[in-house]
Amino acid sequence: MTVRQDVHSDDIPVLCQSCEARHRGVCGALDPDQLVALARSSSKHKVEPGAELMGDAEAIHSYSNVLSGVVKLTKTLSDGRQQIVGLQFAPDFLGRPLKAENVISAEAATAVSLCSFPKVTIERMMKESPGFERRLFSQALSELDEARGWMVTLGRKTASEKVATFLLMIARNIDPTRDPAVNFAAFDLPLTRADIADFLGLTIETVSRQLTRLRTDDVIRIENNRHVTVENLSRLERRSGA
Amino acid sequence: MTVRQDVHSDDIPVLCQSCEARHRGVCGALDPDQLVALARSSSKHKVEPGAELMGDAEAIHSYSNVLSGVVKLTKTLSDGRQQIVGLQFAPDFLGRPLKAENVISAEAATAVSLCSFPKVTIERMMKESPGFERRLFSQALSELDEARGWMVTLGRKTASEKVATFLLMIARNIDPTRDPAVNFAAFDLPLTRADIADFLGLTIETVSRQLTRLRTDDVIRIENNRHVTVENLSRLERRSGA
DNA sequence: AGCCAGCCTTGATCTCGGTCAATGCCGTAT
DNA sequence: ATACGGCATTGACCGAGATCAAGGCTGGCT
Repeated sequence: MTVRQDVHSDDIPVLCQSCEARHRGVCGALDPDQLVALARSSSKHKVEPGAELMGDAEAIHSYSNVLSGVVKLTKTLSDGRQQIVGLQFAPDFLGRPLKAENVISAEAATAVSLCSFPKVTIERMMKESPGFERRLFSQALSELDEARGWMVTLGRKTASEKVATFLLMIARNIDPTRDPAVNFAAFDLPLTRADIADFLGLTIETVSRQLTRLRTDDVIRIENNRHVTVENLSRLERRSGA
Repeated sequence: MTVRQDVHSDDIPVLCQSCEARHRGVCGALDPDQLVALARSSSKHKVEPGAELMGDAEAIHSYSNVLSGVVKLTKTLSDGRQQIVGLQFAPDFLGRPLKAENVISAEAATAVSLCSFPKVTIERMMKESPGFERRLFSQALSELDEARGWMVTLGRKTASEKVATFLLMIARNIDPTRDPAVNFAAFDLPLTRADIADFLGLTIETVSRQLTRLRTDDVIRIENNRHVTVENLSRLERRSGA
């Protein structure tokens, strides 16, 4: 019986199966013993769209892997204006290492399943396993690159470029059949129009108008307000403002 | 003779004296032997405002500590629209670990002095000294927090809130006499109006108009286009949109 | 089926910030 | 001292996107 089988046996929680399969998963860097220890302390949850993550005192002391669904990271000004500052897709890691406080709040955008670990366990593994810390470091740097990319979109792109850029990003992250060589994408939007507006620094109405324009220009099709089909990705790219 | 004296003796380059003195410096986490090795491979430069850093093939293979001055990190769209995605103040660390390519370019905003290290040396020390990697990790996370903070400013604040927010950030980073308890600040702007515009997602003219408004409302004084005095910081904070 | 609530779309109008253009200021070189 | 070049300010006007205000789908409920 191998350790991997141990990890996935019934008497201990399953350790985020996606971790070792996909690029940004965070557990692949652990050795078998650590993997078992981490799995023993882990717990899986499902939460509904709209649920506040890391909100209660409990969650503030834990980290999670996103197993499925989309989590939005938001910041809110005192008068209620809101900005989404990041989206976490499976198998991203959720939580802010090396600091207790967090001015960012996390909320489930869709139905989300999570695998949570106690903060102390993760922090011990960071110390014990340099590869694990490296992995977290690497994810933080990717998130930094992404955040800076969105700064350009927020600061310098027009409304229609913003919406096109957003759709391309979603296609890259969600479309299950996504193949970069192929000029086609289809996916369910994980965000409402209000969320998209909060992500792009626009209003609901502007997002809606830009989507209809893309629709009437035959760049995309939308069914049931959620399901988007991009027949011609390169035309969408041309509208995203490079 | 102590190692520290070695490091600062004349026959090898001085190792970023600021590193151990100020909070975000990156060399404080090294042990004495490593400090000497790093210092031996380091080289100091002074560059003029406007100089492209990391532009040439040489610089792409090195990391630097910013010893003085301000470096702007920019991203540019294909049609020339530009966005400043970060500012590095002394003693920040400059360079993108764990990845060869960098889509961000760095430029001296003011006169800048740098202490550069070969990429390979830094990467070896990251492996050898967990505290050093932790320090870089920690800076990356701070930069991520900052970037996300600016996303809110770019996406959700008005022009006048943006300018107020910018001035407060500069005061926090530059004002040599800065004391958080005191309701006053004075500093030289490290950026031109064009740079401020590229940072805030505005035009030169709007930046200028907002600065004159702050001036006529007696929130700030400006001498010689560069030197800013904030007599009443909390009034500026009230205009920054929380 | 029919109703209701929550999103989403569409239209009319307004406004903030962008654009275009002229002028002013300051530091440097002649 | 003057002239020049680069940055900054100011004004007049315009337009992209916000705001305000109706409706329209759609999915869940009785």
